[in-house]
Amino acid sequence: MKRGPRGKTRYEIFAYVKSRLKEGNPPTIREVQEAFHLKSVQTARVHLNTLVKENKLMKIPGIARGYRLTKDRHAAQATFIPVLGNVHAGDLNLACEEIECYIPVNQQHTNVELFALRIEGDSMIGQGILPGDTAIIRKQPSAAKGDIVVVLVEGEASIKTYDTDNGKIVLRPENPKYDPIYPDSDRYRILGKVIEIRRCLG
Amino acid sequence: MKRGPRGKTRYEIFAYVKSRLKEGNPPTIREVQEAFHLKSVQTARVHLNTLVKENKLMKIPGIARGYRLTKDRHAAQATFIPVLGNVHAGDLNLACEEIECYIPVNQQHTNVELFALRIEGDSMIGQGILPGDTAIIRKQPSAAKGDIVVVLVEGEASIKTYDTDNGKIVLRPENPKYDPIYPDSDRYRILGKVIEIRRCLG
DNA sequence: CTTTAATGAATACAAATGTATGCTAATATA
DNA sequence: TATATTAGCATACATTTGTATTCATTAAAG
Repeated sequence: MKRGPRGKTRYEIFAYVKSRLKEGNPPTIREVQEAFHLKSVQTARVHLNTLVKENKLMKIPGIARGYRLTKDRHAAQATFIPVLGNVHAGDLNLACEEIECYIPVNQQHTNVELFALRIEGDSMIGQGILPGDTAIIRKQPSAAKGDIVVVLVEGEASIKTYDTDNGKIVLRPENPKYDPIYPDSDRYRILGKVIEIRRCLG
Repeated sequence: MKRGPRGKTRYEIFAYVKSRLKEGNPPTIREVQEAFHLKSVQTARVHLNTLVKENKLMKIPGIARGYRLTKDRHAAQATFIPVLGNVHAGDLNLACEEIECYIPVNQQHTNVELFALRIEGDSMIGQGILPGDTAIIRKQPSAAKGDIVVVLVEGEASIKTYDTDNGKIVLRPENPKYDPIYPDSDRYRILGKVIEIRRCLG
């Protein structure tokens, strides 16, 4: 291969490896070699090892396809959670038909089950939650005073602020147009807590 | 290895491979073998190939570490974008020191540059944008009527609704407490457009 | 222009890894 | 209990892939 200015090929190789790693498909040295039409494996290998020295890549020696991004470039892992178009009353099992799409969340909460719902109506507008917003919900059967929760009352799922008034449960909409609900303790069920709101604009 | 009930080991192997693939680290057959204390490579290989037959995995034959998740399990790719704590006036170069953290976004917009800002103040409360929210911004030098934009006026970056009034630019806060700005055309610069708002609760 | 260090190549070898065949024994089912 | 199917093992071999050595050439720097 014709020789380019110093570092240029290596820079391009880095971009190539990075994209390969992002798609979960770590390349072999020879694949890098072929991708850049280098006539020798060693050329590719020297470039990759230089990238390791520059701390742009790291390497697990000996094993096949052992080049990785440096730890601090990883940032974090993302998980995809399903956005449910509508909540069927009763059970909240994530049947595939109800899944609108998937959105990425930061994977700190490893073992908790998350899902998302599309907000309908303006009942929470006082908390800046608008119709069309996406609410990310952590499944849990209980809540603390002040939490915004997804709650099932009379077979109907909705989003309310969970509050208590003299030991009695209050489910409070955040809109003066609507009245708070004082459900009997066996007439409601908390499905989860809203931990994040997302809104896409234009 | 002692034999378990049918399919159990395979189910566990699938989970193992899945997690390996998620972290971008595809396993070899022998690594699967060792992870499950199987005494023969072939045992692991048969399990993996069965998972392929069951359409839970796919395989690139011949190459090392060639097992992948089936396409439809991929869902989508996520990219991480930086959240900037504060915008330095003038240039919006993402110096590392200003980066608070990274958040995941759906990677549809491959070639556009995204970043995120923490919202300060209540000037956009009328649009349900509260202090502490995270705004995701697409870098762009212009905007359309009605877009919510990050704009630099007098060396100060802020978020406003972009509007026009008889051909003159209006930068409108969404809060009656604040007045709209009518900047001279050479006294402001659009840094980007807000394409998403996120708010973390509790 | 001269020197130096980086780039690229040719080749060989060793280790990692995928593949194949034949066998034993446990599980599930009738 | 008898039988078919599945799980697991042992071993051998082929291919892929990482590693090492040596040399030629050119871009960059003084």
